[in-house]
Amino acid sequence: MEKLHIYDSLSSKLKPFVSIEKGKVGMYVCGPTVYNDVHLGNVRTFLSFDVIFRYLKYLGYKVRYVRNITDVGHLIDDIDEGEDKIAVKAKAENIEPMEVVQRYSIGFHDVMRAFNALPPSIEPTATGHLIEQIEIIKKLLISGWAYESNGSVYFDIFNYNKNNSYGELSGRDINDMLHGSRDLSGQSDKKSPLDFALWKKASSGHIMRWPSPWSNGFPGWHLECSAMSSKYLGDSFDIHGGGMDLKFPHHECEIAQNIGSSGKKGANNWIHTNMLTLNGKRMSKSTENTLLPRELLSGDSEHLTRPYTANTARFFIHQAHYRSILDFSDDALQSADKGYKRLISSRNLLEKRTKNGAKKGSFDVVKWHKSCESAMNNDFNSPQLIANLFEAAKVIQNDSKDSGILGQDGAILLAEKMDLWMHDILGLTNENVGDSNNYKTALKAAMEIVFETRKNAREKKDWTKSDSIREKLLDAGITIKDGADGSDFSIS
RNA sequence: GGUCUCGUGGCCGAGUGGCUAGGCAGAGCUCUGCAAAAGCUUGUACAGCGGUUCGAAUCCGCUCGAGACCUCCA
Repeated sequence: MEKLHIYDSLSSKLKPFVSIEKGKVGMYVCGPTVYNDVHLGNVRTFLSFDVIFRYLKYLGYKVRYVRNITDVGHLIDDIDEGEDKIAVKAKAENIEPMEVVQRYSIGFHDVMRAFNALPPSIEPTATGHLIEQIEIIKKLLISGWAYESNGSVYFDIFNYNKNNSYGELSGRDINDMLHGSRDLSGQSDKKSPLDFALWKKASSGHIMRWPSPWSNGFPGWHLECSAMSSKYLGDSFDIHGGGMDLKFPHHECEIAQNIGSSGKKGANNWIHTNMLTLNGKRMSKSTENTLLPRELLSGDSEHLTRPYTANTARFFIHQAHYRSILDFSDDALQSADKGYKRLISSRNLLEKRTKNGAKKGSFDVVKWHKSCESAMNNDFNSPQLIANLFEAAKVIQNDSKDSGILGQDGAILLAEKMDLWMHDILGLTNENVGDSNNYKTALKAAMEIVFETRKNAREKKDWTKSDSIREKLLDAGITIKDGADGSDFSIS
């Protein structure tokens, strides 16, 4: 595709992307509720948006990427007596709710850093935007979209539904929902079970509470995103994203709040990322069917036979499209790991091609690069991009025997473009040769000396010596590969 | 029960009304002191049954199966 197209889950259509303000993109993504460790399913979503963020920047957009942290208001369930997730954790561990928030916010950031995700432009918290949330409630009350009941404020779905369609994002009919919902008569302040809380009056034992015109209480979960997205991106912005599971009710409620307070729906494009499953079932904190990033990195899990790097996991995740369900398994990780390593070693082979042989080659790097762009323009199709990278790997491998394919110019350009796609867009780092450049250079120099010694031994047919060097290095995690044009190494 | 999505070769996973996805694994060959790596070649695929069409894995219908949401979750 020539131009970027994005699948909009509100209209269920692939739409050409046109930003509201030329050259700028406003993107809001629902972040984590920091009451627990993030698991790999959460990570998948944020990595999907990380690639989207990176690609939009690559296209030249100035992107304002807002990803919130939910630190209040997310209740265990939707009945009136539901408790705040963070408060429950605080009570269980006998600490302040804000200690819970602090601990898991730091944990979340550590994980994001480990997976090489770029930080968002703004990372606002719900508790930091109570005034904005209260202002929205005031507006909704004045215009009649909300009502107060015993110190709590609820959004009036029936009133809203007269001129709007609550449920259009998730494809639901209000009557069906009513039919299937629990009967709350007599035990709720709500007029209808479909109504959702904008402000909740705190019960006597509730720790997290703030003053408001209606009661000492706390905001409803859905409100923060409306408040923060409109504050930082305006009433209409380009992209709103989140996991599929947030479609209903969270994003549905957000749309209702947005229309109620500003007349606008919020985002022009809704992007929903699909679930990461484990054993065919969705990863979920509540059912404990999860795999934590630290378990992946240490290999300490019943689901794994060995540890995997963050890079391998990233590669695995981006090998599937963000809108597809992806099933996590040790086998799948293992094959991703092998493929990824092969890609890296092919890329590293290019260094040799940039200095020797013909100047020009027959392979059209520019055309190849266009096809990578085309893949990403088609709703951020990272699996197709990766397939392209493997095409390039094949070309590089062939070229090491026939230097007329790439040529020096082609090799230099291809190296640049491969780095662009692998590092800048997919966020993969070249862990194979160490993290710092100093380390990389030093190791390479040391290996040259080892190769020299070994070459001498091999020329004298001293196989005992050359093999023992190779075996000892293998024990240390360094694999030697002897080729026609010299030796090379990789780190496992 | 309601709403929706999906069902691709041994496994993972793109795509699409007629043109090789790709990765991993398997087989054969080449290279090679051995090894590793790499290259080349190679295979049974689009759940089943009908329909639309010159042509469908791709569109429509039905059946079977799986999953998600409908209560908190990215």
